[in-house]
Amino acid sequence: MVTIYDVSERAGVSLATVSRVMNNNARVSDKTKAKVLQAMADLGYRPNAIAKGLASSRSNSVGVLISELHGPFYGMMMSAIETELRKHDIHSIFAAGHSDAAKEEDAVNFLLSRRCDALILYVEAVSDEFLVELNKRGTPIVVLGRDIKNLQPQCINLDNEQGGYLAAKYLLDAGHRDIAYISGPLWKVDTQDRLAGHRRALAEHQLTFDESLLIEGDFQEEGGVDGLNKLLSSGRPFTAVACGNDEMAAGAMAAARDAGMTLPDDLSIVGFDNVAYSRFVYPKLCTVNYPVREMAEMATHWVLRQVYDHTRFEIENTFTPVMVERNSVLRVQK
Amino acid sequence: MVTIYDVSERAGVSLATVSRVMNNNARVSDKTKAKVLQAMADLGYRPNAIAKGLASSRSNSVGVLISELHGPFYGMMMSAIETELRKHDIHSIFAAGHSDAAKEEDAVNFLLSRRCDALILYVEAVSDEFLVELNKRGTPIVVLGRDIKNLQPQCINLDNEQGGYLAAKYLLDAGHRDIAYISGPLWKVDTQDRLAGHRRALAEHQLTFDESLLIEGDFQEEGGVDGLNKLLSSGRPFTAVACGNDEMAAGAMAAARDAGMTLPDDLSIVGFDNVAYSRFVYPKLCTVNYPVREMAEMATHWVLRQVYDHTRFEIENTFTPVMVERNSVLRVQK
DNA sequence: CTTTCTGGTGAAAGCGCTTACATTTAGGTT
DNA sequence: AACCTAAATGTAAGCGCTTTCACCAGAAAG
Repeated sequence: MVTIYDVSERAGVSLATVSRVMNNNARVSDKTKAKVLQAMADLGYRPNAIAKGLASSRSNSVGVLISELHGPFYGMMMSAIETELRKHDIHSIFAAGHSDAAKEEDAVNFLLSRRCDALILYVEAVSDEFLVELNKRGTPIVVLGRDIKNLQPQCINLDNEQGGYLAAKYLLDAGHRDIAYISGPLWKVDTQDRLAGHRRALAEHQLTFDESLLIEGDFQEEGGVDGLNKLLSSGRPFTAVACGNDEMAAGAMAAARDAGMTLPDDLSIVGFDNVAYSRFVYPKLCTVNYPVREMAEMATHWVLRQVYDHTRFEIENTFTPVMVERNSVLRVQK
Repeated sequence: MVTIYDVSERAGVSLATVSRVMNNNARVSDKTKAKVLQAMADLGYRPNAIAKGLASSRSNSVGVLISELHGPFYGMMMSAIETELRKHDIHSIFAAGHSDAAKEEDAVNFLLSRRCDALILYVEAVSDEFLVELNKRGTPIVVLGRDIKNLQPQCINLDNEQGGYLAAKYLLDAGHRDIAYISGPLWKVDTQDRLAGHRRALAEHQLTFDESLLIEGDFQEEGGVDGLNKLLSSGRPFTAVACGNDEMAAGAMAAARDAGMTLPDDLSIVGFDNVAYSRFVYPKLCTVNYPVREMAEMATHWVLRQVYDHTRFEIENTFTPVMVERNSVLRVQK
């Protein structure tokens, strides 16, 4: 491997000078700069980012911790962050936390051990205190999809409660009264908030939520399948089902159809997230838009601003969901 | 940041000893080991992976280059690789090549500059020679989804031609004769191979492929939508359409329905890849299984074997696609 | 013609680890 | 008691860079 030393020798200058032209952060005469550049080209020199990081305690990389490396939601998040960072020549290092506290901490340690300049965290299992403590450890962090007291300015979040409210309201306005709910894992804050919004909408219509129409899912397609089957076999009547996310809505659709139902005639369904493929299921899914890309970009801007001094970026901490109307909900006549 | 030096001081031993207990690769008495461990715990020491990498020229990380960070196909690939590597305490660093030669080279350089111990590459735009040259540069590489002469043992690939053949044959066996094809970008090898298989199946049935029924897509849902619309507006009759991948098949389904068709009665559709959500579109998609997970794991095993000396792994270079029968194809009576 | 800058460059001390090699220590052997 | 051996530990030289500081021209100023 050719090093900066080889380059300096060939160019007939010192190590320091080579370093200077690499980073061009100091004045170097055009003549020597040319010599060095030439030597680099001749030798096919490529800087060692590791050594650079060690010497400068700046890695030019930011750690990104998400729950999974697959799925439309996280996929969009990763893409948005990577695209935005790469514009500024900063690299992303991704790690998966798998919605498990121990694994999330592990992943944080991994990212920290690689001396990321900052961390973008979408973590679900770890406690608020953990994050507050982590924040004190020196590496700047920004938290996605969570609201943490004492860390407000570093949190980028969606108003999930409002989202849940919108979805339920949409169903209510369409005339539905018997509304089932397939939620995400109940320990997750997102799940709780969305459900709370759902309840608020019902209350506004003087309706109480029938708890036997609540099924806990897993935010996966299969969870939607199981959820709908459970609802069906419970024998309780319902004309609509609100799902904790789009994947479960897709699963619920498949299950409903397997049970011989016609959609949306026999059952109306709403999702949450507005992932890319929600437009391609049948019927096209009515869902709540989760502006993941924008939020991921915002988190990235926070980092760009705080860590890399791009002060032109304005930070906005809370995003508002909106309802996306498509064809999966039937208007019922009163 | 607490360093190995702080630990050594507190434990009353030398740097070397601390290093030894960290890596436990040399004999250290139980007594001193305990002292060191205690000191580490007291200080909350976390090793600096960067420094470690520099000193040992081993980063314990492998670089993974894929085309996109989103999408069901790459999502599965990333997940599989990360899961497999993490079992052995090796980290993955992901980079996106965006199917563009310059960006792919960039990403390779990024991964190389971070001194990955090995590279797993799913690259589409870069030339075979580039990869052959890269291979000589010292860092072991394994290539996914490509067959390269002179690099055979390091290639893990699917028989795409056979996959294309199977999809077409499935349609033919169901009685279809007028079969349209929405392909991926034609410059991609995968696209060409699948199409070649498609042609072979037709030829076997003494049919020639009507070139006006071939539409070039982009492997995205939207490409499927556009593709089907173009086919429809061409006025040419067709009873089935084979798609270059599942995303386009989903798009084609949506477009067909928007055009007033009933599926699969008015149009049969097959996809390719068998991505997770293909079971959740309606009708459930008939598709060719691309064993991404297995292939990604195989690539990982190659690395584990070659670079990290886990000789127990057996390597298999070529995978065979199989047809997944579901409900998107109508059997027509002859 | 001396003084004062200042732009350009080099020397060398780290950054936090690993790892040959040297040294010490503690048990055997005879 | 002298000697040998192997295990345990320490010493110090890097790994490939950055960065402070010092230095030296030559230009500008007096």
